[in-house]
Amino acid sequence: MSITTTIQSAVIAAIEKIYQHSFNEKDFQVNQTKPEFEGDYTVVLFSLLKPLQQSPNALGTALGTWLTEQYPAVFSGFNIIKGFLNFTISDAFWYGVLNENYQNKDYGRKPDNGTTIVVEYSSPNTNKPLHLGHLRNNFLGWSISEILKAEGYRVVKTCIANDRGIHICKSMVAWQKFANGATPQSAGLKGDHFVGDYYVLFGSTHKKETEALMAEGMSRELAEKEAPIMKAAQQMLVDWEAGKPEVIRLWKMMNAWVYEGFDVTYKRIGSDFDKTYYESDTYLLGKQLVEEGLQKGVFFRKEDNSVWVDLTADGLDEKIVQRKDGTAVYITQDIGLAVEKYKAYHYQQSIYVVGDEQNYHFQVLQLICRKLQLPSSEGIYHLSYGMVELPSGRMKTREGTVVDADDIMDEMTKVAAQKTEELGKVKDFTPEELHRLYDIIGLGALKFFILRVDPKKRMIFNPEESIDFHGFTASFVQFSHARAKAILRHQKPDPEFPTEQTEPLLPLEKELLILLEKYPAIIQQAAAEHNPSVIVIYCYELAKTFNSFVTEHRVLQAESENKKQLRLRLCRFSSLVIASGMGLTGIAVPERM
RNA sequence: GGUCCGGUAGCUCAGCUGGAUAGAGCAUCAGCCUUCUAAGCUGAGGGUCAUUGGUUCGAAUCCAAUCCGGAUCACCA
Repeated sequence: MSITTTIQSAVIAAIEKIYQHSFNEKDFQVNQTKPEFEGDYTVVLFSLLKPLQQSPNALGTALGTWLTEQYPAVFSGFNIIKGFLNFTISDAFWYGVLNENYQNKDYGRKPDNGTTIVVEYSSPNTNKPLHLGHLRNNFLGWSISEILKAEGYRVVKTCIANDRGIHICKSMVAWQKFANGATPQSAGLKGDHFVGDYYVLFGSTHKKETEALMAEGMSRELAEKEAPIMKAAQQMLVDWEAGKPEVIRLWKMMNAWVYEGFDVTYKRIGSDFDKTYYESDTYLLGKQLVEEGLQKGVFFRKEDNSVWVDLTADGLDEKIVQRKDGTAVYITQDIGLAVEKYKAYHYQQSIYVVGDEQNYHFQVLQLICRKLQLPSSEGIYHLSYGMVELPSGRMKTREGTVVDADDIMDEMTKVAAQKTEELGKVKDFTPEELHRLYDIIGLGALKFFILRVDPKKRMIFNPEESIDFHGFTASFVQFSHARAKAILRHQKPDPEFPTEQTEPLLPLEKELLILLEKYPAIIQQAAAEHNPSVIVIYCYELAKTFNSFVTEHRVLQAESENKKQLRLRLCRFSSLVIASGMGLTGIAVPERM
């Protein structure tokens, strides 16, 4: 039980006993005491005064006295300032937290709770390489999965590859037209970049053709549709759906190139999936659901044979679920896939890590599933995240301002290498060890920079700031870990050393313990809010406090053997929690840097 | 126009299930390396929490309106 819940239940019990009045934990607040006041945790009394007909001082004194008498092992003192009842938590309690957990690698993790959560993330288009926006998606999806696992859930990481459709045909047509049989190997390019180049080439060719037609007097709208290369792409889509062998062959070949490229990137960023769905397999799912919806009267057919759902009563619009030619639209596929996933995993929750431009889509998706009374519907949760922008504004393909994922990672590791060499602390590392270290630092910096921001907010990615290794960064946290390990390399804590301690904790020692004690609650909060930034911010605070602690107090040359053992354990415990927390965000921590 | 999201220090962000004098980092300035890693530590300056009104003992936090920014309202995915 955490200290906060301990205090809550103790207060509830005390009031029950003294005033015969029952409250629950939501009726009053327990906060950490502000540094300018004496005490560690504070019970805010205001909300209790009226129901109990008590003055702040009377209630505070009664509670303070009762708790310190009943739980002397936890509460060692109290004071009342206005309506704030400040408790000092006994050193024995903090020693207990330390001694019970300082070697526990699973500290903060909950046991299996038997419920399954499906997380869908990444979900790339197979026509171009990943960019900065995809990185936010991947980091978030992976991290929230790990956080939920730590909280005791069984997590299934899934990915849907958007591997078919007009956008795929565009790069195929361009390759056919311009490549002369070139391959990633012959061009010396990573497969996804190679294919992406043809997607871009399609765009520029299409633009030229459109302008030529407009010069002949055609309207832009019509010219865009009539441009020969666009017509070729449309035809290729028809041929693909008809299963025309040479088109399928081309499609398979080009997708394979892209996957080869993706594999490299995924491996580097650490994304992994328990199950990958392919749109080419799933795009027909949901067709029978349209029938079902019609029978249930949830959907209706218009004169042109298209099928719709009326969501105006729910404050939304009418939404098409099947085209007049009988083909499925995006939303219908998603309904089908939701059913498919439910059949496979019987999830309690199904999280979709998708950008906030699709908020409306997911609102519609859940509403339709609910109307169809699908068991999958209630668990649908859209983990919506904001767009990643540059200081100059939105990334635009046309203006070439898209930050490529591979490029930015190369840049980060390069700068990490430069900085590391400048500092010259790891001159004895082998080339392999150095390479590994640069990756840890460079990628860590990138992940930290992106995950530190609340997912639902859109964020500005400033390449110069992201590459900084000072302050609120991964390097700072990693450095603190390496520092703890440096001390522990000299001497490890002695597990046999008696745990009964008499020396009072110094402020920084206690501050560290208060933070460390909070870690399980932090994981719980991050999981409940679907928000990895909670973990990131916590790790930073912990690292910061640890750095102050280490600067202020000698560990190996401590005042006494008691203090030395205490501090060695604090080093061990802190390094463990830092590694654990950073691990939940996919950021590795080095032994040395 | 409808719906949704955001607006906190020069910049990037915390704090938002109401609580004490609103916090970090960057940038600026001043100190600290014969002592366990200075990718560090200590300190200073910097705020009309978009605006106005309301609820409350108490509002950055809740409610309403307004202003500003963004997303979305496709037989695209």
